[in-house]
Amino acid sequence: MTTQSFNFTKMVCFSLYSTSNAMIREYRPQLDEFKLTYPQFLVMMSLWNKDSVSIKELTKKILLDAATLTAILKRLKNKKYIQINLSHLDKRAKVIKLTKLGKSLRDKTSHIFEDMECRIKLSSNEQKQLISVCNNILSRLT
Amino acid sequence: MTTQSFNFTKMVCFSLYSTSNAMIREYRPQLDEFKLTYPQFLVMMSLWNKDSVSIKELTKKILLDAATLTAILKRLKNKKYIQINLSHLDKRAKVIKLTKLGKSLRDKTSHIFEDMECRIKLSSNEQKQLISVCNNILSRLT
DNA sequence: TATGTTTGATTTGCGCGCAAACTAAATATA
DNA sequence: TATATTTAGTTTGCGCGCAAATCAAACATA
Repeated sequence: MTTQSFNFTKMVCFSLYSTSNAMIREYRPQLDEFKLTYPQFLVMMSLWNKDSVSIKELTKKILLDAATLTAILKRLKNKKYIQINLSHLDKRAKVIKLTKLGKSLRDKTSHIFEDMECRIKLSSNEQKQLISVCNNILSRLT
Repeated sequence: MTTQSFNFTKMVCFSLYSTSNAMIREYRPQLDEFKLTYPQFLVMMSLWNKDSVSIKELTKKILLDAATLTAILKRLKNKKYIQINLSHLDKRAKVIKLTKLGKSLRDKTSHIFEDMECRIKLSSNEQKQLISVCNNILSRLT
């Protein structure tokens, strides 16, 4: 019985973990200019797509839990990028709405996304493969 | 000029981020039994591979910075899984060493890794693709 | 209509990740 | 040998991620 050794470079989870960390690290300086973190940027992108949504809706899109989002949204509100109002239809729910300032960030930050895709230099085939395998994993874990 | 919409399911970084989060979430209940978190588990695996290493060496293997590792190592020490000693050759450096208890976890946790690979049900081709693309990204960001 | 259950969101507590500033030891240079 | 620079690691501070406990509104059921 041989003592098997752990090869980090061949582990799916470690690959995902370290690559995700590295990409978010890479985004940081660019997002700093707009006082955004990567998770905050995800929320903003989601709202640029569809405004006036509940926290519940956001959890489904960004795949983070409500506790995490509550905190992120509070910071976006402090920066005047969003408003957080009570829903009239369901008084338990909140309605998250972009401010004018929040909307204005859309165009200003649009280059960041392209810069990053450019910097990691993936072929369109590699992109598709990676995203497809990730979606396979996600679908089996939820 | 059309207002382009953001498709989260087609973004490399978001795929990596949410899939990594999901996998670490999935590991949690199994690792809880051994009072380990995923990053702590990575440190243990690294030490099972090669014991008595410096923090600097660990940062290179696990791709986390020294500040993060300092904190993780302190917790592993509190659990009596490792010892942290001063290096004799270089008094700035520390030597991280497994305890008997730490070594004993290796066999006890060996099923966790296989369980997970099994649960995400990737073909060996998918695994290779994902790891290869991740390595491509990592090599371009460092 | 009263009671029990579910649901949307918040709070608390803990463990990361990492930038920035710092300390002390080692190394390089004058 | 004195001084400057680099290097290994720590501390501080902030923003996640998430489990667990909590709260109030909504819904279901008797």
